Amino acid sequence: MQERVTVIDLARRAGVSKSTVSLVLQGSELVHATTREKVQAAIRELGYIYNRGAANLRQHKSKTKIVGIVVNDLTNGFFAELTVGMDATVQASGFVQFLANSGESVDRQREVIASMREHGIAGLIISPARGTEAADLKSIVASGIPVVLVVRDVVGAKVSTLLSENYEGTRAAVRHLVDLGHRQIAFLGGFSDTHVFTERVQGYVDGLAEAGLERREGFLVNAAPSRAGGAEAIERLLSQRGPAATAAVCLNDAVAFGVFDGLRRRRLEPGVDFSVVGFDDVIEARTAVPALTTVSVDPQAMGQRAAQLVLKQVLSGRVEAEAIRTSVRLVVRQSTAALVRPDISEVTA
Amino acid sequence: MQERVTVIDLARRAGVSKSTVSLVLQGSELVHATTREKVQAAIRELGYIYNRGAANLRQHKSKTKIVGIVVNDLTNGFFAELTVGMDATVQASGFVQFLANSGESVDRQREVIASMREHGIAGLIISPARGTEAADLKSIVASGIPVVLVVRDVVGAKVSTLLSENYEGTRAAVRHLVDLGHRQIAFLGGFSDTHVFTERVQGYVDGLAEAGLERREGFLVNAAPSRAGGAEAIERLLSQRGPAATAAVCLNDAVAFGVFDGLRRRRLEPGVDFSVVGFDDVIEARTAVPALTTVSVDPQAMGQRAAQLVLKQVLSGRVEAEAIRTSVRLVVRQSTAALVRPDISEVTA
DNA sequence: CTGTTAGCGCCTTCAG
DNA sequence: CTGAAGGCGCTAACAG
Repeated sequence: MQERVTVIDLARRAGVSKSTVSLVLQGSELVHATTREKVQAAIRELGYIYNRGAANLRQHKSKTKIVGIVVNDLTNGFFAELTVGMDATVQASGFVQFLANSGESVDRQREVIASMREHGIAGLIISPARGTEAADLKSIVASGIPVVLVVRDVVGAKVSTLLSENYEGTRAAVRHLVDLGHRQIAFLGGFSDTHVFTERVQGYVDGLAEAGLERREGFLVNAAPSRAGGAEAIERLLSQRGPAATAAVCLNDAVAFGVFDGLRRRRLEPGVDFSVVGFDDVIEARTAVPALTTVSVDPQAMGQRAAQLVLKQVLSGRVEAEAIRTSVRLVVRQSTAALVRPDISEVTA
Repeated sequence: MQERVTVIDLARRAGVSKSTVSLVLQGSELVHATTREKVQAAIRELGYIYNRGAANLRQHKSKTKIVGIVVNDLTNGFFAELTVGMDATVQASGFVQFLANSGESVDRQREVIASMREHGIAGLIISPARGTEAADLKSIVASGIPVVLVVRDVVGAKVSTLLSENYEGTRAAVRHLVDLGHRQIAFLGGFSDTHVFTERVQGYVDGLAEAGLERREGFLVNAAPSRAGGAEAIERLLSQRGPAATAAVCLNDAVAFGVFDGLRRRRLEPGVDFSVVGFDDVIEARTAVPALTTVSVDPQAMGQRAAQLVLKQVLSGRVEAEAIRTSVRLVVRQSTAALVRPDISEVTA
């Protein structure tokens, strides 16, 4: 347990003054090379560790080199990858990160943010827990600390946001299904009260139009954006009279899983008898469901972009007062469902 | 962008002195309830944020409430879970954590540790990158900061270590194979120069003895603890004369994957024709290999224990000078291979 | 180019 | 129970 080595020890050892040492520490060119070398030797010999806390206290524009990262569920592979992407960028910029897992608890989230602020963060990236409100972010935003929201939005929060490209994603999904030979494509799940729903449905509508397909009213089925909602939606869809749908784009993967449940109840094999594409929001156990084609983002890339976004604001000292919608590249992860049975309409009779 | 509010602002607002405010901040009972309430009102009204950096600078026994966590590969689900376990414990103790992903790079690892020390960590938990040496940890250990090694050991490092229970694990593996009906069980991979190997082989030997099985010399095959080594080992094993092995315990999962490669080359179906149990060290793509039974630890539980270990040392101010071997509970994750063909010996002819 | 002086925001005596 | 003074390790101005 050695005593703390300070600039004074360094100064004494090198035979110079504190300020000279300080200049060396900051890599100033104002110090003679010989002197600098002496100081650096002292640093090595004494095992000196720079104390950023103290430095920071003194510096007038005291921006720390710490960013806070709060993630809603780190056990989820998606968010783990997201974190890795952030980590790489943060590290490369000479910053370190506080990381906390909120586990979908807004209480824990509030606590960790408070704690991080006490420790002094220069910026915050947060993938908010379900139920997070703009009010939860108000204080930190008011303090002038740049905040970036990833993956999930918080309505009314005046901060930068990094979300997936909803419109393009659904369009790509529709195109994918059309390429597989589908002509009767439904859109399942969600209600028109959310921004996400609106964007995705618009992509669906335009995707159909581009493929020269007619849009059928009954093919847009509103339902809760949950597994239960998905089961309900597919049930309603397949009970309709008229031409039967052979494929569906789901609002998200939770809905898609529900659709699978419903299909199986009807003795249909998902991915074979009926193609499903889900937006990758909930991102649970994807790998366990190979029949589900998902519209997803590259989590590491997304993490990197999020980190770049905060760091840019931190370094420039300008926080973006207005909300920014930054889109990310979408990738269709799987393409099963190439085996759709042409006679599927019989089954739905 | 509001100005920083300090204890002085608080004092002015509440009409008391700085020191009174300070006492309130520390939850001291020496302050009259009325006064305390006034101060707390000021805190709320002014949006005061406690500055731990400053507090820490002043406090003589300046232990921060920050622990550093360095993980070798966060994209690996195992380590993500491990991190979550640490996070939970760290958070619950009112600490925050710096997290860094070394990505198996000792250089990055060194950099992030240095960075964390500058920022002031009270303790460090590290799952070291491959190639980490005791020398890499020497400086931080000398400084009196508690260091805990998880998952992987670093030879010669005089720090607390949290590794899996090698002996018990192999014994359990052998028992598992015996329960499946195997009588000819081999041990593949590794050389007797490592502690891990010795422990695991001992478990194998004792496991056989407990089952009343004879130990055959040829069934202990030394080979590099790698995928290539595994392939080589199974090749050598199956080329032997005498009773053929029907199952094997592998030094680790890398070896097990190599064994799979070798089996497939011989047109054997792993998990059906030949049972394999691997120790879960490398932990790559486990989920993609359902035929592999692994001896694994519960990553979250391990993370929690690791965090408890550092925190105990941090809070007590006593770093454990001697290396501690703390074992963890082992779980057999899968039990495939119940279908071992009785006629497997023919195949090896 | 180097040394001196004065704090950053907070906590600790030590008197009142 | 409260106020005044000093200093943690560092950097910002100044002088030299």
